[in-house]
Amino acid sequence: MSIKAVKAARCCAPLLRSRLGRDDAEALATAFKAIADPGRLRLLSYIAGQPGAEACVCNLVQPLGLAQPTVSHHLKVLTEAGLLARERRGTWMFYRLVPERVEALRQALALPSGKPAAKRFA
Amino acid sequence: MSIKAVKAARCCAPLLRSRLGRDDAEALATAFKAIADPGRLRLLSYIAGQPGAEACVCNLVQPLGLAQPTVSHHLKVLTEAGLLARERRGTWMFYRLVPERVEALRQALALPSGKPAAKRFA
DNA sequence: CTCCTTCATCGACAGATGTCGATACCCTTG
DNA sequence: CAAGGGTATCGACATCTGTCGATGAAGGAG
Repeated sequence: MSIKAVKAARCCAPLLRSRLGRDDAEALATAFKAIADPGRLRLLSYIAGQPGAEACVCNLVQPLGLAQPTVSHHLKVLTEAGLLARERRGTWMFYRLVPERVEALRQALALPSGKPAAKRFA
Repeated sequence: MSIKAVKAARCCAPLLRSRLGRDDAEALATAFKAIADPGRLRLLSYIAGQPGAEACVCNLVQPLGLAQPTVSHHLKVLTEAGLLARERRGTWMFYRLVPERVEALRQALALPSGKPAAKRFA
């Protein structure tokens, strides 16, 4: 018994600091699922490497080597995860990296002590 | 055409620094898939919170609220991903967090500039 | 050796996920 | 309005994944 149902809202509870509740775990898992795909990782990587950390869909389909609907699907998943932001620019659709979100996910993996080596004396 | 087939070996190529190749993306995705599950996140969280960052399986099944075979399965996935290390101790099996691996995954999400706001002058 | 406890593996199943062709939507251009 | 290019949605499919009951393997107690 424990009142762990304190809602977390955002995705990024401190994974390794406090015991993760069911809801927090669910939210965090959803966020990590978004980046747990080769195609989506390459999309993020490619977009991050562009000037302004943004790219047009038309410039993403070919390098990825996936069909256009598939790329569109992955972009949607990343956008819904808050990792990308959409913006229409005339005929084209641009996707921009949301660094804050990436950073938030990164922070979720921060270790308790901050040091790579676990201290053990207990 | 591009000679991107430079093998990456470990899991953690710099996602957001250079354009991710197919193999690197595959490896990174596999690593993130390992933590992209609520049950496994809670396992990591719980183990990290124990003294010495280790725990016996017998102490993990009940808090997780999953069947023992399911917990065993998740522990296997995490171990194969290098995030946990097994050690038999008499009758019991202990799983210990591997902080270096967690840190490596964390680093893969490091932003190019290090600052949350993407700098753009390219 | 036999029984019991602890954990891993196996087999099966439902549900989620990645993929793509076909098609619909939106915007610009003429 | 009509035509065309760029992108999202839909429908279908094969595959992967999480889950659990049943069973097997490993070790300690008697």
